[in-house]
Amino acid sequence: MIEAYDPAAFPPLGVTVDLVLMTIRDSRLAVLLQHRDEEPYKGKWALPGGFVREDEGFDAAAQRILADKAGLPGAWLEQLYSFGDPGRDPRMRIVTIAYFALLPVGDLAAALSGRDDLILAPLDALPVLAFDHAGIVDHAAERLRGKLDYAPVAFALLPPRFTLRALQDVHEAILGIRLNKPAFRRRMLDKGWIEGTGEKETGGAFRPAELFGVNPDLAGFGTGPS
Amino acid sequence: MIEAYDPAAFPPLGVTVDLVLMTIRDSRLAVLLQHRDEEPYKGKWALPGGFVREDEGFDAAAQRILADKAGLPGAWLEQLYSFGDPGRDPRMRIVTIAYFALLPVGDLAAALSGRDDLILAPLDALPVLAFDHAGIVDHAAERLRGKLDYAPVAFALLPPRFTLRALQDVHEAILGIRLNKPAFRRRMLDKGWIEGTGEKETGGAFRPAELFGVNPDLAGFGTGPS
DNA sequence: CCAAAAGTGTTGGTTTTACACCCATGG
DNA sequence: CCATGGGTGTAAAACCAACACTTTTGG
Repeated sequence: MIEAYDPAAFPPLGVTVDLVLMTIRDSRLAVLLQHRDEEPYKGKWALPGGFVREDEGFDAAAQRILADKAGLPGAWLEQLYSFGDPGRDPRMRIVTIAYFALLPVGDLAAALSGRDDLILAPLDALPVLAFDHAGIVDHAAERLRGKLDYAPVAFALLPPRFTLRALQDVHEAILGIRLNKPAFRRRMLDKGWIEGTGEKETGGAFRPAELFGVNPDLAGFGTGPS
Repeated sequence: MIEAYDPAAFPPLGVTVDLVLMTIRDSRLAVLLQHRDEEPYKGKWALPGGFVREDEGFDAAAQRILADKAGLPGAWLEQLYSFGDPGRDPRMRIVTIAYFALLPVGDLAAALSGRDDLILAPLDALPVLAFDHAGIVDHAAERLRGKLDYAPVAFALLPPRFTLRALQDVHEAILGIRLNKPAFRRRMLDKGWIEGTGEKETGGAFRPAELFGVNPDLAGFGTGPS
């Protein structure tokens, strides 16, 4: 039931967007963390985030924060979950809308160079995180695993052209298990998400693999789901 | 980036929880709606909801609002999505954390009798809804469909003992398609979610069906996921 | 003993998995 | 021409859907 609306009646309360920006580095899932220079949790690592501006929607805020840290190429970005327990920030009540972002590790390199307050930490060896951010990261990893085989999320972690081997590496890193090569190959091709460009990988030893790209008429890719 | 925390710097802003309480009546998905007696959207129908209290988490707020409308037996309750576009409420900025609840229609009957501000509207024949609530309902229906075959959500729409035919009716209502009886039966039994009690349906004509119940060691059932 | 719905066995087709093999390239 | 990883054919296995049949009850 919507009650009376007396602005003075509302206790001070902040709304932020926190970003779980994940990528794959060295075949392991990793998340972008930012060093905290102030209390509380000074010296700890936290998810990058920021307050939602007065005339800004959540999606726009998430995009702005993402653009702050990395350029914004074809990043996957989607709302994850909202956290608002009264004690989660010791100073005042802060509600955070967590977003979930995926980027190829190459696109993050530029952003990370020259910023020593940002690190990329593997999910299986996270430092102690500020606030309830460890739980938020768990949530994001779970969501990523769950969506992997019914939504085209893996491509957001790869450059525009990739080999099937690279795609399989991404899946294996996310799921934490080894997959069968021929079965994986056929499953991917049957989904219709990717198509072969005629081009071949270069520079490697041995037989060069074909480069694939995302099917251009894949609805919604590049901006997230729905 | 977490900035300075000056309470005065925060524009007035409300956080509410809105409930998409769904059930199945006459083999159709239906949602609980509440009549608005005040502007804005006076006379329209809206999702039941309310402000999150100062020292209350979102889950607790959702449970409280649910208890307000119906008793709270083994209802499924889970956070759905958050909406906070600047213009969604004409008076001031309201952020709403939408929750998704499931209840057997029988448990709703008591709550609905004697309250003429509450109705149960079929999803395929919704009235005009206040605010952005139509979009929230769509979101919830989509989520329900998506979870149906990998999470034990259907049981939250049935009484503790039910026949396989009733369970199939629930699935057919949610998916909007007819299902094959033997295949459905075996899929359900193989999942291990349900187990036969020795009891039989009573009162019906013809051969009585066996009554099934949810497997007691199904983690998390009754309070939602994870 | 008939009608109607519950419940089960069997079959046929599709999909998935695993293994084996061939192909292409650098050294 | 050998080592290595890319790519494909095939056969076994698992899965799923549909039909037909049997079972159980009320009238």
